[in-house]
Amino acid sequence: MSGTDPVCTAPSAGPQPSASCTGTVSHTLAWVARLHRIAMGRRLRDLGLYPGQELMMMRLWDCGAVRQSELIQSLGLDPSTVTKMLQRMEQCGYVRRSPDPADRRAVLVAATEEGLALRAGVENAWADLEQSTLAGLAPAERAELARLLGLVGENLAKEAGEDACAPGPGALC
Amino acid sequence: MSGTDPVCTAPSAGPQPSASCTGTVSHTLAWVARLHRIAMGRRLRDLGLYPGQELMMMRLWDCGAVRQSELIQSLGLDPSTVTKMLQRMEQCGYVRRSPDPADRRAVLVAATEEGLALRAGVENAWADLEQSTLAGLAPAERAELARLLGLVGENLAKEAGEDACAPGPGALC
DNA sequence: CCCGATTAGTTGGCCGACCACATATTCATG
DNA sequence: CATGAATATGTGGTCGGCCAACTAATCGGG
Repeated sequence: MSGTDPVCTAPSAGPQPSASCTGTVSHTLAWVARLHRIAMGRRLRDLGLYPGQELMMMRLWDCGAVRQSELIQSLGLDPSTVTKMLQRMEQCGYVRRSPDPADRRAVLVAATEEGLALRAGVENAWADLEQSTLAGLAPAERAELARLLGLVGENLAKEAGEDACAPGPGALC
Repeated sequence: MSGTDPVCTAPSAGPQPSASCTGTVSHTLAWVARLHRIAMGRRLRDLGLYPGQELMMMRLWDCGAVRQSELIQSLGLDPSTVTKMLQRMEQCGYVRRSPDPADRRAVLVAATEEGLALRAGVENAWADLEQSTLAGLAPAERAELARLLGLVGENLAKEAGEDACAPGPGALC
C-alpha cells in the first residue's frame, strides 16, 4: 500500500471537493444508500413497517412457513437481529411463530393474514421507489449501474467473508 | 430439502416485478451498502471508532472548532444523533466540547490530540476500502459508477426533501 | 421594551444491526 | 450408547439513527 493515495488532499477538478475526501465512490455510495433507506422508510411507515422488516415479509410471502435460520441466512443478518425483529413483528400481528415439530430447536415463521395484507402495499412502495431512484436514467444506464453495483458487491462480499445475502443466485425461490 | 420450490412462481418472461425476486437496483444498492458499511466498520474498529464517527472526525479535522449545528447540517444527521455521538466521543477523549462565548445556546466542538492522531489511520482505512471496493473496475467504469450514483443520489435527495447531507455544496467552513 | 417566533441543544424512546455470551437440541463418532 | 461438535435460538449490551417533546437563548416586531 505504498499507494501514496492523495486521498483527500487532491484538489481535483471534480465537481465537489468539499470536506475531506468527498470525492470517493465510497462516500457517494454511503450517502446514496442512506437517502435510499430514508426514502423507503417513509413509504414503509405509512404501511406500519420499519425499514428492514419489508425484506423479512418478502421472504415470508414467497416461502410460506420458513425456519428462522433460513431467514437469517437468506437475509444475511445476525441471528439476534432476526430474533428481536420477529418478536416485535409478532407482537404487531404480522407474523406467527411456532415450534418446528421436526426439530425442537427450530422455530417456524409464517405471515399472518395481516402480514399478507401488506404485500400489495410493500410491492407498490418498492416499485415506486425503484422508479424514483432511477428517474432520468436510460435503460442502458440502469443496466450498467446494476452491473457495476454487482461487481462492487462481489468485491465486498469476498473481503467480508462469505456470509451476507445473495441477491443474484436466488437459489431457492 | 425438497428442491424445486416454485416459490418465485412467475416463470413469466421479462422483468417480473415480483418484488421479492431481487432483481431491482434498489435491492442491490441496499445489499452493497450494507457490505460496505460492515467492511468500513471492521477497519474502524481497529482504530477505536464506530461507523459514522469517522465522518464526524473528518469534518473536525477539516474545520477545527465548529458549532454543533454546523456538524448537524453538514453531515445531514438528526440533532439528537449528533449530540449522543459527540457525548460518547468526548468520553473517549477524541473531541472536546465547550460553550460558544458568542452564543450561549451553541456548543463548539473540536478534535483533541487523540482525535487528531486518528486521522492517518482513518484516511488510510478509507483509501484501502475504496480500493478494495473498486477492485477489478477500469477507470472508466469507476467514473461511470460515480456518475450514476450521483444521479441516483440527486433523485433521492430531491424526493426526500431538502435535508440530507450535501456532498455538493461544500459550503464548508 | 416586551412577547412571540426561531434556533441550538438535550433527553427519552424505539428500531435495525452488531457482538459476546448462554441455552437447548441434534448430529456424528468413537 | 455416551460425549463432544455443530446447529438454532435467545439475552444483554452498545451504537448509529430517527422522531417527538422539552428547555434555553437569541432574534424580530409591534
